[in-house]
Amino acid sequence: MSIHNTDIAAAFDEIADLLSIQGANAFRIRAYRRAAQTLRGLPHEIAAAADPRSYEALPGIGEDLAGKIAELLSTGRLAALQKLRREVPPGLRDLLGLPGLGPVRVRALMTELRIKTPEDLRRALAAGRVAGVRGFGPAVRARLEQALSHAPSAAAKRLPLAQAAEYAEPLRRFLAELPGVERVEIVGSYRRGRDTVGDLDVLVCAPAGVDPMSALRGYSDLGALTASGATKASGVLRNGLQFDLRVVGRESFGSALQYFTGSKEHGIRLRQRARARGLKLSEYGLFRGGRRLAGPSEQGVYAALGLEWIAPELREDRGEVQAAEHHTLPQLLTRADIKGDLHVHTSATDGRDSLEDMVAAARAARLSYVAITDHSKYLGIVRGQDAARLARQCDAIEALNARVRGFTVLKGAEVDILEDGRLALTDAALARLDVIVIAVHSHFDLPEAKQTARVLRALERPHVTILAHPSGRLLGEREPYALDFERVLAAAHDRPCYLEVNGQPLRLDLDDVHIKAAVERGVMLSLDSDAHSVDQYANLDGAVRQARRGWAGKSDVLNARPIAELRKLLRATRL
DNA sequence: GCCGTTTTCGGCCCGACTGTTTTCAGTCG
Repeated sequence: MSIHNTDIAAAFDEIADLLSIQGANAFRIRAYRRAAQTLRGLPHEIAAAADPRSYEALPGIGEDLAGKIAELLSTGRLAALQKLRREVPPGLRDLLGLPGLGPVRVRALMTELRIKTPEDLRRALAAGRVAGVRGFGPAVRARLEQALSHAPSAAAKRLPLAQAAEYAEPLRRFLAELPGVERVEIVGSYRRGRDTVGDLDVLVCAPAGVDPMSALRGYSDLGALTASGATKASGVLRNGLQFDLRVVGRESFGSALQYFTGSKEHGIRLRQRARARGLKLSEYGLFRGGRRLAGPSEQGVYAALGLEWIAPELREDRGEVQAAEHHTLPQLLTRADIKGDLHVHTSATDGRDSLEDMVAAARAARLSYVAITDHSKYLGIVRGQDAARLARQCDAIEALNARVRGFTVLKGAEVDILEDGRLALTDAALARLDVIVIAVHSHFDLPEAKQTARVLRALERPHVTILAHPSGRLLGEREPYALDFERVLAAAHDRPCYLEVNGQPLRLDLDDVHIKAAVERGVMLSLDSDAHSVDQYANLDGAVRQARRGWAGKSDVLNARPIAELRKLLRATRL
């Protein structure tokens, strides 16, 4: 059982929570959180690093935390965490998650009422015992009673970006049409293009005197306003999605855009930078004393700090600030760079639309080639094709290709990787194809060693182009399967073959961190829609967004090549 | 606990809103 970066990060976050309940020094607590953040963003598994001394080179990790990482990796446990767990009752950490409860109030509940779990708190509230505790006025108690009476988590769940967009865009339009409002941007993780969104952050540019807050009360999709001041409001939409809204003037719009786009860690990095130069950066602008040096435009803020403008997708404190300083930011991929799509289904298997319609739609999506990759026949896959049907589809594609001009249809298949690593079609059946996409669609719960061996074995087959949706995750529904990604990366690099960035809204697989690892390793990507109908080429937008978050440029992407170059690269994948 | 073109010690990002206070602490983002 290997220990991943996310496991170490979770341990550090737990230490931070427990320390905060104990009332430890706030900066010490922050150090643990910052280290956890660093670990989550690392493009490689720290367990694979040869020398534990190298941990200290990571931002926010010094001698002590490097030692704790080494301890966790070598022994599987952390003495400091185990000690804290003995000292702090386990339910208190759950209390921290309740609205209005931070470490101070949680501690007050414990010392004054011996409350150790959410259930203790619910009973104490019902019995009226909480009223006497300092910091628990009627409003705080009401919020807690409300939170404890509801089934937990349903509203707190992060929403896939595409779903969030269905609520964000109408809200944006509503606000933009209000009289006096000059600009509206959805910021936060939405603007950074994260795969999921926890809440909507909305920034409104309006001159003083314009009051979007009162108009907001009339928004048809509004559930409730939970806070509303002169420049800031918080609330929840009817579907349970939380939002925060801020109003600023034109002179501050750029700095506010920067500030509320985040990430939090990126923002802290910039404000530290400002401070080191004797400046102060806030949502209102960049100031030297009382004088505003920047604020109206986001570019201006970055420039005044000696930085190139940083694309929102990169703002995760994963080295982008340093790169912006040294002019080494990547030239990020754009949708216009994508020349074709190498993973597309038709009504021959589980797609909705015909071969002809899918090809026409690909042209309409300004692509110049598409690979038809219907499923292989295998347990659980709807109407998968056997070798004979695949051969007939190849004939149809060749006939179609002879008719179309300025566009290429490639012959392909999405072939199942069986439990033992064999493929669901024979090498002979695959030999005629241009593009062979292989994928895991079953036995997701194999132990890591077996799952890794299975994928590696499949990658040894002579005809393999792309490993599709390599982690197997489905956002909010299925966790990634256990896989030693470092070894898969190495195999893909040596073979070579391509790793997919699948653009389906619930897949977005690979994720940003693994994309960055692939890019740094020199493993190329294939950005695919996995379209099952003519309208799903739009999935490519999501794949591009995700690839940008992984620092990918045009040269890192197989299907950013024109058809002639593509064919050359495809041939090089055959063993 | 981390870190250094202010520093190996003494700092550590910044501001809004709320509720409970009587001038501000706690929470949140």
